[in-house]
Amino acid sequence: MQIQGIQKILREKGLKVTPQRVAILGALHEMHNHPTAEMIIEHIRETYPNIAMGTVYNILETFVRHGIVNKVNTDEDAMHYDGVTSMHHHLYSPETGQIEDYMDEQLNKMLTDYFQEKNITNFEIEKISLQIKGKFINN
Amino acid sequence: MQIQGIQKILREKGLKVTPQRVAILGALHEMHNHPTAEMIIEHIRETYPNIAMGTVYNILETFVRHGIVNKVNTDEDAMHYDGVTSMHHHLYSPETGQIEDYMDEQLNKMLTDYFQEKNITNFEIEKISLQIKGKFINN
DNA sequence: TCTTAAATAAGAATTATTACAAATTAAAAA
DNA sequence: TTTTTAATTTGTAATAATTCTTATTTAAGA
Repeated sequence: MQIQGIQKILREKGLKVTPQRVAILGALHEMHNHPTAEMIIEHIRETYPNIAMGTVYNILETFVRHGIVNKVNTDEDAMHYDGVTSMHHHLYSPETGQIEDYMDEQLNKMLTDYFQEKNITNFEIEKISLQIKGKFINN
Repeated sequence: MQIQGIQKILREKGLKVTPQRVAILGALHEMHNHPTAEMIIEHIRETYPNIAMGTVYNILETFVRHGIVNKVNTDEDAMHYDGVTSMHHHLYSPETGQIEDYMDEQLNKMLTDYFQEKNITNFEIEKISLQIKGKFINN
């Protein structure tokens, strides 16, 4: 995505367009490896050397609040982040920490349909996602 | 579960039966609220006042490694733990932090069947679980 | 009962994240 | 374009969660 696209997303959410925000959202759209705050800092330091730690955490939290970034929680202590907000799932290896997107429209439909019929009392569903734990083979 | 049941689980895994381990696994089987290490300590302090922090973390990690306890990861920083290891899912409210078990045999079958057919290349599935995010109503 | 490898205690150290106050800046208004 | 102002960022300190380390204790087999 070009920088204009990033800026558009921020404006649509009523967020001020700052270089730090553009850099972080850009990084998340480039990276695709569900990075932690640390990994994002490392990535954007190349083009933006002086960004403050706290700013990264702060901006990520803002993005999550506005629904343009999702948290990806794993068995590790550090939080991972995801720039893809459309419905999808994750393959996750606790041994290596590797996380891969698992996109599957057929599965999405199956789950959405299932929960449309099934009525869970006392709970309003906002988002469902599958964590598929196991081992990556051949890498 | 009685204490003998707890001891049996530990022995079957080749783990030494210590009072600390019995207390922690017992607590997890009693609590059903997916407690953090802190919450477990608080709970067992009543009957076991002098347990060390580090011991709790250490024991929980051992239990997870032996598959008798699972980690439940949320958007929060502190890890949650679950004494129920059979296939089930979680309703989770990021706003309040509340986590409830969602048991559904029909869903389990649907998912298991689906992934039995569907062959994900390069990945060997060990466990699948759904995180259902949203809001608890009326409480 | 004795022995020993394994487990626990206590507290220090580390890591991830948040909080705070001062300085800066994006964007609206003039 | 300049000014204004509220929002944002910085830098650093503080906190929270977890891990590490070493000495001590203990469960369980011989």
